[in-house]
Amino acid sequence: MRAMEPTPAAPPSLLGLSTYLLSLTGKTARGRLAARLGERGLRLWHFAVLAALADFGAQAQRALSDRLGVDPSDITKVVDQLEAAGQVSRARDTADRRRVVVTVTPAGRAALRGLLDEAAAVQDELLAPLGPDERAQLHALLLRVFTAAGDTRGGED
Amino acid sequence: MRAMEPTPAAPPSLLGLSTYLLSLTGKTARGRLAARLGERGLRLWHFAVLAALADFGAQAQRALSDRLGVDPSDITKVVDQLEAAGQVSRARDTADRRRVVVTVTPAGRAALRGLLDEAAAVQDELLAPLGPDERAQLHALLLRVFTAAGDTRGGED
DNA sequence: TCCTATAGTGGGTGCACACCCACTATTTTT
DNA sequence: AAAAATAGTGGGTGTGCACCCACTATAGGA
Repeated sequence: MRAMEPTPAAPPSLLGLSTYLLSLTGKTARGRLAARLGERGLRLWHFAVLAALADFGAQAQRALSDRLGVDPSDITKVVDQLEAAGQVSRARDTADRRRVVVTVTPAGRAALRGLLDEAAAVQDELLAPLGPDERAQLHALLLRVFTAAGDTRGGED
Repeated sequence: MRAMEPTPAAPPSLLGLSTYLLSLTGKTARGRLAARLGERGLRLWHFAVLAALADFGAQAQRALSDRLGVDPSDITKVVDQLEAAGQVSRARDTADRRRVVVTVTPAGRAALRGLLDEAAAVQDELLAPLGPDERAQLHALLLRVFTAAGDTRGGED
């Protein structure tokens, strides 16, 4: 993944589209973050799962799947790897033995901290041209857009 | 591509990362745009190529490839399809017969207008929660980030 | 003229991602 | 107790994307 730079000299008509800018800067962000995570053998979903566990506490895989909007079977795989890395542990829910409760281990928390640092670094790099309050502004705007996009049905069929 | 909604309820630690928001909203933007283009049998690169031709005039594929940062062989394929759709035409450069000069046809321009409309619609939908000046603000910020990201070497090896 | 570089083309590869289905274990409903 | 729903697992699929290589035609420099 060498030259994942956005585009050398994009056509003005496209630069006028926020959609386009969003799509490309998003891709860059994702790419850089993924590259960093990759160095640790992780992917974005691992990050998301660790964060979800840290934020919301131990929970069943189904809950993770719902929360993150990922297919249950994919959650299984992600948890498999996190478990293999010693960052989470699985335990049968004694109340409902169908459920598997996933918990972050201390190692997992440490890893998460590392990942958050990486993310911050990427962010620093990516948002370099912006001052502190501009970054805050951007963040606030993105947050609103993101939140709304979550429940606004876009390309419903 | 049914449920490409961002994430039902993302973990706060991630929502605090602009990188994450950028990555996800970007993905949403890209996804919705791609869905629309898909209805017309096109992809994002077709859009980009048409726009580049409209903005910068007829040019050799190599120029397109350089400008858009796409592999020359991929440009060939995109132009193949655009040509088949009657939206661009190829012609050997008489000065340098290695070159193939690509030109937008009137049909291509019309198609591009349609695509720009689609993009605007997506944007309207996605940026619904923002007012006009907030959108402008977001656009300006993104543009700066995007421009800088273009030549800032990110994950250089 | 010979050699090297460049433009375009065709074909193919590996990866990440989103999905989907079949199956087992367990719980809930009737 | 039987039937239906749910949680997790394993395996597999299709798509889009970025990338790379080999080859031909043409151009340009020594």
